[in-house]
Amino acid sequence: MKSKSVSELKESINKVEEICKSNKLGLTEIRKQVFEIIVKNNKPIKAYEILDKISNINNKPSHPPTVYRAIDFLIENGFVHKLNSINSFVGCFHPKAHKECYFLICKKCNIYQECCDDSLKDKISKTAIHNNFVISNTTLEIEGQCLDCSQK
Amino acid sequence: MKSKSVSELKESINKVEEICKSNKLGLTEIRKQVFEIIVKNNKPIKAYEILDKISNINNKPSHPPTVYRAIDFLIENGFVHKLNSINSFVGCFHPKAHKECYFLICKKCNIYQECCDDSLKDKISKTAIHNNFVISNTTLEIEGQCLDCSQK
DNA sequence: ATTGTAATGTTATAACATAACATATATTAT
DNA sequence: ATAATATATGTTATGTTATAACATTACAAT
Repeated sequence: MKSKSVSELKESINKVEEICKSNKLGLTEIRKQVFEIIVKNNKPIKAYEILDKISNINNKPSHPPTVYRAIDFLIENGFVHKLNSINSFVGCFHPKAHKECYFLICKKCNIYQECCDDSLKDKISKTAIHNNFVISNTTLEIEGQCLDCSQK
Repeated sequence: MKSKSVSELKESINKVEEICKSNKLGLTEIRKQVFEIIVKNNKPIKAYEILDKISNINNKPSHPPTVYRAIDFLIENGFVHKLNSINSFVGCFHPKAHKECYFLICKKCNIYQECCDDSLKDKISKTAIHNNFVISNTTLEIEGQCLDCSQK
């Protein structure tokens, strides 16, 4: 994911605030902080990195459950994704199609790209239907090298 | 993955032995034991469960590195998959198309199903090409409920 | 005021994985 | 056959990721 401008960041934070307001979701200070840390990072970030940053911001040590709870809230509500293949977290910029996202993750520079592709999604759900399987969550993560890194 | 018969198990173990022989891969006792434990399990199995079983089989405590090394060998050579979404391992029954497998994982009963679908694979590689991305590894894991569980 | 509920704080530990170095075993070259 | 090399395993310790369990706070509803 290429680096985002300040205004883009504010926009995505505003969007989350709006969604929480209209859906009566408690966007507490910590949850907001965790979301901001994740989206500002531009690269997938690990839970314990978030922990360090939260501790710094608030000038007092935070603990893992605090961070994991906030992450859980953000994932449940479609604001954040977990990348299972690298145990890291990224912001979601397609909250409406949250379940249909997939990811290209560069192993070298750690940059990632979030994609949405309806026909891919269709194919996957057809597979599921064909196997009488009810999908609750799909992990589609493609690891490799981005253009820049593969040319080096 | 539905339970496999003794002869199916033997067959898949034989296949691995053949491949190792013809490719001069050292299929040591431990690696073979780990592979057998994984394929006999029918469900995704965790590293520390394998550790317990290995320790029992050999009547002496084994240690995590032993298991993880064997797993690494088996994954590298296409005999085993890691399911990143549940930190578990399964045998691969399509060693030739090892990179194109994907998985349906039932959250309730833990049964899984390994699928191969060329057109899905094509779609994914087209996405990658379109994004100038060189794939090294793809994780496609679909969590949900199998037919039996969703009817309960 | 009291109870309910949602969130957070805190301590401890569970679960997953690897680094580092020693030892053993197999392979190859001489 | 023997030394040199490479490959695999044993062992200890520790690093990393994640959650259980219970206490406390904050604030709303009765």
